[in-house]
Amino acid sequence: MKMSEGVEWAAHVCILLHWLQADDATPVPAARLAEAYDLPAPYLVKQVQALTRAGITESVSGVRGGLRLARPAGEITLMDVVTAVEGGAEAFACTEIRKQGMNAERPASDFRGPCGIAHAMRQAELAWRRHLASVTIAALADATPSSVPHDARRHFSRA
Amino acid sequence: MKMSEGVEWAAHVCILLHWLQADDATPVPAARLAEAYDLPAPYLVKQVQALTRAGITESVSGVRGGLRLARPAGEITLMDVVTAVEGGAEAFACTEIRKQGMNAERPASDFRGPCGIAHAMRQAELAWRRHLASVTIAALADATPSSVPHDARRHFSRA
DNA sequence: CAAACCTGGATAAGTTCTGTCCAGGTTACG
DNA sequence: CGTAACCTGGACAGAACTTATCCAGGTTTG
Ligand code: SF4
Ligand code: SF4
Repeated sequence: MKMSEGVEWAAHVCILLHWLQADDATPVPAARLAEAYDLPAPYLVKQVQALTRAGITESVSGVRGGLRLARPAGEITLMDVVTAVEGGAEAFACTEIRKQGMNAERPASDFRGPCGIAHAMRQAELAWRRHLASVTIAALADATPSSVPHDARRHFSRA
Repeated sequence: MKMSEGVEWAAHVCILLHWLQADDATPVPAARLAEAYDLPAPYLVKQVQALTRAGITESVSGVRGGLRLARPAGEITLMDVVTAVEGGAEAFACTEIRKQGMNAERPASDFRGPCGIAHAMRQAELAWRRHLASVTIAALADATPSSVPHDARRHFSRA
């Protein structure tokens, strides 16, 4: 029950891209993003590749290329970022142990449909997902004191 | 974002104990529980030890000892079982990367309080926990076709 | 064509999960 | 009392996943 560290990185990257794109939408090289948060560049690249594959970011090849958000930050949710980085698999993976051991000879018809455990786990996870889906990158960015994004823009312009 | 397999085992063990204790409350040896679901006995023991430490089950030492539920199944929730087995740590572990890199020289006062990301993650996880806390072992047991618990009792009595 | 940038795959190190084992301790029962 | 059934905790492999690095392409600018 541990979320990968890449989620935090990816979320920050999205927010940062949103700030930097206030005016124009020139792409930002992944190496610069890594440097901005002092992260291992090659690994961060792997994570943003996942974002790109998920359609959250767009990549531009070639000189002066880089990354930019593929859609407005208001249409990107934390849920999108989490699923992009972590994969969409459910946290609770049922292995159907009820069919083993003492119940091995029981007819399959006794086990049609998911049992209560699996169902409850799925519902709980849905509640979690719904909550994450209600938070957009734009909302997170707006909740930050304005000096931070301002300095971020300055940091990226001089260089 | 993956839940340990032990959670499924532990949940089944709790339900099974509840069924077997319909009348009396004689403890059940862990080895028998493992056999009932065809699980590796030594490892299952590890998981139920976690249940015992969390006060969900009680263990009885000595000959004819074993495990029993420490309180009525209606007062044991899925949340209890999950935290017992998985530990109470939060899924999203913030590493405060916002303080690194370009913001390294920013005064600590700019970062007081958790940021939006950490807050949203915490809220989502709370929603998940609340949902799990609303499901009791008794409710799960009741939702199973009655032939299954009946056979379970038979399976454990002859032997 | 060179330099800056991305992509994907291979690979290694580190950590967690899964599973086993053993040396104690406790109780029932003959 | 001694043995057998049962639990506990810790130590220890092996598998699996996470984290991190590297390299051989491909694309675009100038
Ligand atoms: S009873 Fe439920 S949790 Fe258990 S194995 Fe079957 S589906 Fe999975
Ligand atoms: S900004 Fe939020 S998510 Fe990022 S490091 Fe700080 S507290 Fe963690």
